[in-house]
Amino acid sequence: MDKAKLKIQQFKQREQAILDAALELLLEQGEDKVTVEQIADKVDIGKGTIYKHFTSKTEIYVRLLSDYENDLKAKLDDAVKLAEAGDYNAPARVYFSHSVEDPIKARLFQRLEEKMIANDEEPEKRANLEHARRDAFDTLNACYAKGIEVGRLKDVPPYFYYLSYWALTQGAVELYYNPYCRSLVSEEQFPDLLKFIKDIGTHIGVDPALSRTK
Amino acid sequence: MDKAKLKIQQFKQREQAILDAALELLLEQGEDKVTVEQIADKVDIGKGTIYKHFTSKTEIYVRLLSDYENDLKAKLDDAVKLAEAGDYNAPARVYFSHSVEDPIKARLFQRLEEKMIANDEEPEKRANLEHARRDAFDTLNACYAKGIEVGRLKDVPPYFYYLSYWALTQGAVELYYNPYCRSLVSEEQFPDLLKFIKDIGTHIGVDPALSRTK
Amino acid sequence: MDKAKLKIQQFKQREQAILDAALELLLEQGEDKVTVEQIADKVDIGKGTIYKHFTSKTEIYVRLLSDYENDLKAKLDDAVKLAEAGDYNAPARVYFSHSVEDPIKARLFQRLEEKMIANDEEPEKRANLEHARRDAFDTLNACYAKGIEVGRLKDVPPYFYYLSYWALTQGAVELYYNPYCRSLVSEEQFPDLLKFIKDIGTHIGVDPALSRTK
Amino acid sequence: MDKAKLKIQQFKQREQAILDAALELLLEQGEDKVTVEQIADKVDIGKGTIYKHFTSKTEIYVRLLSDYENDLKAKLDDAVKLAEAGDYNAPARVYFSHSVEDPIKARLFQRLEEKMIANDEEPEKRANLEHARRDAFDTLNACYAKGIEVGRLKDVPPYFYYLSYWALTQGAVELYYNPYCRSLVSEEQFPDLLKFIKDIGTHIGVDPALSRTK
DNA sequence: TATGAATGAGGCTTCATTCAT
DNA sequence: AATGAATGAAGCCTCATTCAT
Repeated sequence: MDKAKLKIQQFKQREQAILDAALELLLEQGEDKVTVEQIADKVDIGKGTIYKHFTSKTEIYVRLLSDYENDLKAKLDDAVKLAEAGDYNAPARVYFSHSVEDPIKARLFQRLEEKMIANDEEPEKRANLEHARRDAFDTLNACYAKGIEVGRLKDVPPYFYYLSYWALTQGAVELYYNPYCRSLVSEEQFPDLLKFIKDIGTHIGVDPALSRTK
Repeated sequence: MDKAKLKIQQFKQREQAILDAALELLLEQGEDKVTVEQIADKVDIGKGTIYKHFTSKTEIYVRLLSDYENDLKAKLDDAVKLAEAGDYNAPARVYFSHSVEDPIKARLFQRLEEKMIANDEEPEKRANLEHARRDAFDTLNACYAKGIEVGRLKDVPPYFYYLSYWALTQGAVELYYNPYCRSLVSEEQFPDLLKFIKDIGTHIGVDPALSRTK
Repeated sequence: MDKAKLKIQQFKQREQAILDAALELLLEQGEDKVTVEQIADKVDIGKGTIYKHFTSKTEIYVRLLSDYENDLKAKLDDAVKLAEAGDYNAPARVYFSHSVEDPIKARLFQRLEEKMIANDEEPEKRANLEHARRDAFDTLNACYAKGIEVGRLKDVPPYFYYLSYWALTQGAVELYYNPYCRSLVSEEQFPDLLKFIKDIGTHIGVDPALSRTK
Repeated sequence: MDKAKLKIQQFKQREQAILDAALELLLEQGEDKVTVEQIADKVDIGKGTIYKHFTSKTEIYVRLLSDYENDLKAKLDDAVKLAEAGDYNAPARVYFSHSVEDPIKARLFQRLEEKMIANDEEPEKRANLEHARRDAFDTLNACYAKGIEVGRLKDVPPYFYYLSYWALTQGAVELYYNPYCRSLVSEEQFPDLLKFIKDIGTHIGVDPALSRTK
């Protein structure tokens, strides 16, 4: 009985090992260069074994994305509680941090997904992603709707906020990778820059006139 | 004799045709999908001919990038003259126009260069780019430094401003191309969203307290 | 002690279950598409267990074929007794029933055997088949020889008749499975077509002139 | 100019060489065992070269089938002329001969197509086949319709004849390959058997009562 | 110089069989 | 005995680059 459980656990661990190896290689080498064989070699298993855990290379990537999104969702759920406790900006802050604190990863995932969509790979499995994201979307929407309701935010469709935020976040990530931009900012100064940008994000749409009323 | 000249000219034109075709295909299909054969077909020449002009597919891309940067450099040189003639904002304007007016191209080149760096391809040629960039940097910095000096902008390193702006712009482009985000916004509403984002950009770092003083 | 017997019985039952599952899958999906894993899943046992019963996937198929032929041989042996008791047509009837009543199975086994021959797999076991066949041959031949003798059938080698019949039957089966042919005939009309074909079979070699004399 | 023509001719010859090699290997080894590498090796070219001529292995097979069908169509067209000259059975005879004179090939193609359909490979390219076959179908239909009109044939849908014929032909082909059947007939006697079957085919549906009226 | 057929390394995936538990 | 995870050979296909004409 115990043996069976142990085996299942080992299997799951190996699955995670594959995901970890894949992610590490992707971060090291970029989205194009990673091969199934490399992943297998890194985990020190045979190529075929990969296909006991995942139906395709793409599925590995989808799974990576999924985990990333679920992670975000968990963080957002926490932030929602803070928002309910009065810190209205918490969800926005969390959302931004999620992407910006590890921009390499954020960008990697953005591109992986873009490529998957372009090639129309595994559309059903991507559906899960949409779901997790829709959740996050709803959560943020609710926050911003409330902000508008209390008159703290300008009255535009709530997702304008969310999408602007998304844009700013993506942009910050691209910034991190743009060779030119990076040549301008030293490693030590970069956090300050991000803080500056984050500040922009958290004040998106905050109507100075209205907020002063408070 | 004249025939020889004509031939040389045709050769150069063909080279440009290859570059044009490559760029067009890259913009249409993304960085990964373009093959040498496609380029040759588009120019209506043989695949082998491409290798009379360029030593490798990569070299075509390097050249594309180079031309793009040289174009910027030329524009900036012009702008510098205007600046000397009193239009201090000209360089900043030019720089933004360059990347913002055709953000899709900007995004493409960013990715191409990133890939070149990742593969450490043609490092000597990339060195040229740095120089032109440093030029632009200095000029733009001067503009924002003045804004800070007059108290219109918060006192952070001047390049924080234009990097933030760059980030927001890039982000809007990513937004435009992200199928998920696009599914949230109808075609008619998109201009409103862009206007909203543009507004954010316009107010980056503008200190409300200070600006009201004016 | 009893436990041991029970186990042995279970083992045999499982073996039969494997054979049944394999046959069912073969009939469903064709000879190429069935994998060992599918068979194991269908029986609800592990893949490895299959290899406790059979040394290879091929051996399963050999065994299937063997059982099929042994079944025929048993039926023919019964029929021979009936023939000895006066029902001279019994062997022919039985033989036709065997392949004609389940032509899909007949087709499958024909292909399996063909493949075995092509790969020269298990030649010893195939030797058994020949013997059973020769038996049937002799018996059927006798039936038709009598038909010729009485002048009801044209004077050709007797086996011409039953081979022609076999061909027509097989052909009808192929017809049923050929998507193109099926696209020409509606489901309702198909029985009429089969009747038409059956009619052809019924009159094979029947000499109109001679039969009218009767 | 001549050089160009020569090259084109060589290219076509190589294409034919690939088709020939593929067919030969298919006949030698059966539909399952042939690999692209084998074909390439036989023609003594690289694997990749195959893909300059055909987009996929399946396309080679489709092409083989196509050529086979076109060959049949040509023969049928000739036969139609004979039919118009009074030999009403010529098309049927020709159709039968086509399959039966080289039953190995006939069966190979039947199976290749069956497999292609089962796997839904290259459906567009298969469409051509349907076309050629529809032609043959129409031709035969017309013949049989005339036979019915003149009262020589029973009044059933004309394609009953065509399909019965097809069934008989297929059956004869299967006969040729059935190990059991083949063990009954010596190589020398086989042509007689085929003639016997062919005779069945040419008299399908001929109403003895009606034909005697003539 | 221009060509484009030929190449072959390299990538993804399948599946019969093995073997440690 | 039963399991099923692991294996790796083998298959198909792509495409940057070469080279003979």
